[in-house]
Amino acid sequence: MDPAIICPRFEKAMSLMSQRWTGLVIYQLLTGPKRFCTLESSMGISGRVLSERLKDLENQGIVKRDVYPETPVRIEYSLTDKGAALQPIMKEIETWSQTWLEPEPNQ
Amino acid sequence: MDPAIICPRFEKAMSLMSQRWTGLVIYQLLTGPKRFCTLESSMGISGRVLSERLKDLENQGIVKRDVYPETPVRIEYSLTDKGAALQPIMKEIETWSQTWLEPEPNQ
DNA sequence: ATAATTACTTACTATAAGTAACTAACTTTT
DNA sequence: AAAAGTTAGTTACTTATAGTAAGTAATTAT
Repeated sequence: MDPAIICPRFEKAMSLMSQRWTGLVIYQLLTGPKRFCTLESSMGISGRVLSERLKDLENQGIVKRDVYPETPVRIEYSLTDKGAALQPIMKEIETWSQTWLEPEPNQ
Repeated sequence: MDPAIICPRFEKAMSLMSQRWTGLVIYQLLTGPKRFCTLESSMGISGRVLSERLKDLENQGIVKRDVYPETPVRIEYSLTDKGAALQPIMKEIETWSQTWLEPEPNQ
């Protein structure tokens, strides 16, 4: 008894987007490459989880990691084509949020 | 030091979509009203969490709960206008998944 | 009277995320 | 030369979230 079979590709995409922080990391990278410490401080994510997420996203071919052997070393994270193709999703989330959510949620 | 300030409305929408199962629940409801047991069995969600999610979504005005005092009682969950407006997001996730994910993920 | 159905809730366990201190490689300051 | 600072993490531990399985309430069927 399976009333509605869900496309496994859609389900996989949804479980990606449903991971805590993943969407925000991608959103930040849409404006260009970012360093670890920049991502860490711009959203409220902990280093432990950011490290985990970036590794996952790299393994999925969504994020690219570039090492610049400067001093101190600079490591930049950026979106691959696969990652950049997530932009329309972010755009729609933005549109929805501006239409349906109030500007001042607290107080 | 706040290198990138994120719009609080966008952040709220993103944290909604980042909740495990929330996206799939909404996706299922896009095809019409559904009962608790139907949602429970069509995705792999546990009753405990489904109950929690539906309550949250109802409180946020995304889902509507209708009681039909038949026998046994029928309770249907459906999307409000605010909930139905999430469809473009789902559409974009679907498009992305079909372009960038492989049909057979395992093996 | 007993069993079945739906829509949950409750108690308990397992997994994921947060916190804070630590490491490695290198450089600047003292 | 030793101590402190920087970036990019990792590790050990705590807290929060999700999964599991059994229980409840209302009603009908057997």
